[in-house]
Amino acid sequence: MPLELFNTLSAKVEEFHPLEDNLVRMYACGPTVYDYGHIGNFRTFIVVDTLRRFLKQSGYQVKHVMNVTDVDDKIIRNAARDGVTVQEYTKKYRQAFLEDADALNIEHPEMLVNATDHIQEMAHLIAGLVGKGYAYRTDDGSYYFRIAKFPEYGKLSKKDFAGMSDGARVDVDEYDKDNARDFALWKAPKPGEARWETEIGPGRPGWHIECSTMSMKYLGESFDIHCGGEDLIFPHHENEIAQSEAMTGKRFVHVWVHSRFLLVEGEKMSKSLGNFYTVRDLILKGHKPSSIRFLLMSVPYRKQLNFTFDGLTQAANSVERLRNFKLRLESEPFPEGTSEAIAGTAKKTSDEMRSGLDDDLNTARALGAVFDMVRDVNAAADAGDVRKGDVLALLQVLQQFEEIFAVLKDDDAAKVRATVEWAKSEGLEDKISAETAELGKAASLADADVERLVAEHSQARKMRDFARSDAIRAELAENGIILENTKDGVRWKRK
RNA sequence: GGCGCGGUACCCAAGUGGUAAGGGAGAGGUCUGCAAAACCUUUAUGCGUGGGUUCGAUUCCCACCCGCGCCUCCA
Repeated sequence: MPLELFNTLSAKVEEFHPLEDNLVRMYACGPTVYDYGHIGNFRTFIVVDTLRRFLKQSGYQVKHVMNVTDVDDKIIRNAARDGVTVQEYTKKYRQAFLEDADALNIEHPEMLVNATDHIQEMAHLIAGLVGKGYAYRTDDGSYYFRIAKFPEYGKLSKKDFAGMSDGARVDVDEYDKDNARDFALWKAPKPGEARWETEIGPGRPGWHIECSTMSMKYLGESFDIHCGGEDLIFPHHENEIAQSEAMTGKRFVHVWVHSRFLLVEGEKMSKSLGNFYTVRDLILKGHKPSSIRFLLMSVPYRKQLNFTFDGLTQAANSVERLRNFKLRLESEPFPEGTSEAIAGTAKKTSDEMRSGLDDDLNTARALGAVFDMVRDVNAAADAGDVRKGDVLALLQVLQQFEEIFAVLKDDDAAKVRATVEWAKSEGLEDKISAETAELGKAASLADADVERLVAEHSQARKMRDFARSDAIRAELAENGIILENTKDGVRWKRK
């Protein structure tokens, strides 16, 4: 069964097929690097990550380009406030974005491109639009796109601009536009602001032109998928279509994928409501990166996700159940042989996971399949019905799961520790919760040291010196290591 | 006002014209030196409310209530 995706342009779920052989060319709107990214941003980035991971798992070669918007009004304002250049200002937040993406196991796109590295190409595209009559210059040196010349304007957002929509507010601009709806391609320089000298004169680019320029430069005039948050449908993506298709006369993007906004504790996230969280905020409050990723992934991308602290705890427990299951498969000495029933379970789970994701990335369905397997196999193992020969197939199914969800590998402690170090370097010690400090500890003991203490613990238990063995377990617990005794021996994991 | 999405158990959540996956949490039990893990049982005659279509609707239609989004360069 092929992958099906909801295409905002057609407003339908469609079968996905790449334009060119086996190669998927996709573009995703990346961060505007004026501050640390919040969990809403990262829901969208995780959706993109899920898509690219699943495309690769499905056998496609993926070329994924993501832009970094490193010049806009906010950046210019903040840089001026801090008395630094735009480049200096954005460097820190661009780096922070990558760190947060790493913390959440978001894969890097094949290309991560900066707007400011493509200014001349943007100017060139604008010049081309002027040449074709789609753009015009105003007296102050700004350039605008003439939407009256592009009849299809509104096809993505399903808006009718034939007659000016009545209810919509129309912004009063200080510039001299032909039509209030025309949008800025290029902004004339203002004193003290970042500016570039180009073939169309001095100034800086409007927001939308960067994505048209960079996506077509690296992916071609027509490519497969363009992703972003739902808020970008209008005006950003609508404007990209107008700019690009006006220039090339070709269909710009084939499938538009938009992720729904999330709510925090039932309300829209906003600084004024005090429910605005960055990834770093949550880690410093004692939540693991894997919990955050799991929660953000557990709700299909077209459904509103209510992000709550209760949900974060639930996610942590769910991840723990999966990790425990994997640990059991890896450490328990199962009897020789194979079981047809278990092989069937593995196959069924693998198929259902795939068809769930094929179904417009229904991550909830995929999760259901995996948890079904966990319960069935645990029960079979308790009954002695899982054999050594079944383990590989089961681990492969978990691997298939991990390739998409990326929450089984337990490196939370190290990541938490890195965030703690960052907080200290920023003078944010008071933001570090007790839980976070506790989690960070789990990364402090090396495996070899843990193994030595675990061996001592086992030896003490054999001698039935429970006082000694419990003392060692308590000591390890102090350092964030959890010991579990099973009938087949001891195993351990980091908190 | 225009356009669009959603309301499923304590919480998260899948789903279908034929009688409600899965996870978390709670309760009871099994196992166990203890702890943990794991398993079993249990928690919606019910899927926002009221009508309608149908042999039969949570699933289709209508109305209403509630939440949310876009229409202002917020993912």
